[in-house]
Amino acid sequence: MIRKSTSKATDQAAASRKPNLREAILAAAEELFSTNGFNAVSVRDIAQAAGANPGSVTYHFKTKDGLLLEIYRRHCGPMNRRRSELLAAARRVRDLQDRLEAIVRAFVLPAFSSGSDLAGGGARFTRLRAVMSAEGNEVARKIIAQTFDDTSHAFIDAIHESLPHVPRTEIVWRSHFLLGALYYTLVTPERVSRLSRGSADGGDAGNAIEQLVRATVASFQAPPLDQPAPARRRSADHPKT
Amino acid sequence: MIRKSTSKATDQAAASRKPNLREAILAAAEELFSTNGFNAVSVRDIAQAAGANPGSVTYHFKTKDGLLLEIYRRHCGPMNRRRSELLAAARRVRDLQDRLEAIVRAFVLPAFSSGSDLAGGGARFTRLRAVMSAEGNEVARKIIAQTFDDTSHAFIDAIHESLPHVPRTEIVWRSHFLLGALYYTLVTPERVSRLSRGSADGGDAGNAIEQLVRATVASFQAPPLDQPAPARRRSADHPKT
DNA sequence: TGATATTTTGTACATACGTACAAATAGCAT
DNA sequence: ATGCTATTTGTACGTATGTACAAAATATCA
Repeated sequence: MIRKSTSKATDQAAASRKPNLREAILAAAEELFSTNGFNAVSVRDIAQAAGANPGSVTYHFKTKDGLLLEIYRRHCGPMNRRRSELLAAARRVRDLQDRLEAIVRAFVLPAFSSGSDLAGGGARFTRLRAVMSAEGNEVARKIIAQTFDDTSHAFIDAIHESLPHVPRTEIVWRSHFLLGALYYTLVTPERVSRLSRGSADGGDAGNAIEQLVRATVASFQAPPLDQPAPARRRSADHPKT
Repeated sequence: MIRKSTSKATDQAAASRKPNLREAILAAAEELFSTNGFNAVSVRDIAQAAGANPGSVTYHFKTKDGLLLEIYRRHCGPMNRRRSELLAAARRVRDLQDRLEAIVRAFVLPAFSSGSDLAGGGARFTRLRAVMSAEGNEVARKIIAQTFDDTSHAFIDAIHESLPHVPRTEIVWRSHFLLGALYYTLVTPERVSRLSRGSADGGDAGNAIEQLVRATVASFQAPPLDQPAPARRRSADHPKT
């Protein structure tokens, strides 16, 4: 059950009455799942928000899990494609520092807006992934593992190339932190205010991206923990305070 | 409903049969909420994991929300206290670079293990906060707002003092990213493997902390976006591809 | 001890859930 | 129009949910 505004749902439903119910259901589910989590949203909630009958959801997607799966199917392809394009372009940047920044941007940008794709749902879909990740959703975990792993490796490789002195392990850690920061930024609504619909970088999403890129590039450039001194010196550095 | 292992729940229940049911319920709820989200876990799940009767949950905490509230009440105090102590110590570090690192460590450490407090639940509680934040849980949002805001401001002030040339806004952004990275690290179980019970920094939690501190310190030290103009050359960089 | 308060159990109720399915409707070729 | 398929509706079923509440068990203390 959802406690939010009762009026918005009907408005939204009225806005796009019946041109394509299937799409409306997908959009509504995406929005509701990404702001409330999977289990907090009922099939009836989704149907109502889409101006549809609960039965329609079963008809189009068979089960609630099937609906979630279809949302992922819809977005993963385009987003990965966009990322690959941007990454390829970034790889061609000569200056190593500039290249690193371009790579990070190539990773971050599609997460905020997947370009020309589905109703500016880039940020919404990323928010969804963040929530599903936090909830440990199995359906999401599986599809992400088999869809994003290749792309992730490509990014890590590219970053590693532009930072050869940093061990791969640490690059993995820092990419992990980047993803966490990205997720949290999109999940916390009062910070990146709305970014609403339309694929544009409207709102202060642009600023959020720049802040994230700047901070992340610096974090990648941090000296590695295990100093690659002559032999592998492994001193226990700082006192634990 | 939860699909996980059926055996573990009963084992755990048998382990601490009846010495303090109330505590057992709290611990079970913490564990289940933090790995599955709030709505995915039923009162019956919690009761079973704690070896208790569903009615006991109602008796001790009145409602499911009440149970969540009590979990927060239990942890917020000690964790904030620990953070304040570590922050105070960090502020006394002379060297600005070292001080920044100490401050970041003071923020991160209690999130992984709140010292001598409740059954090493530091990481577990942080994971819980991460999940509740992702799910937009209202109960959690309220109590966090009125409990953590002061501490957060103190940290931002301290960081600002050791980085006077970085505008406060950017420090806020970067703290935000830190929190996101921290949350995501604790939410993703295959990375920081288990850290299980016991307040010790066992497992590779220690490594995770060091990685996070190193990356975060560097991100704080990144040049701000709005250049105050001194040395740093900042051309209007790359084409947007 | 027995009385009294606290805790735990067992059960029951109303509601909300996911999904199935037959009936009704709309879309569209012929 | 007619027939046929795809979609949408309405409804119903079994189950799981949060919580209430009386009864039983246990602890506390004169």
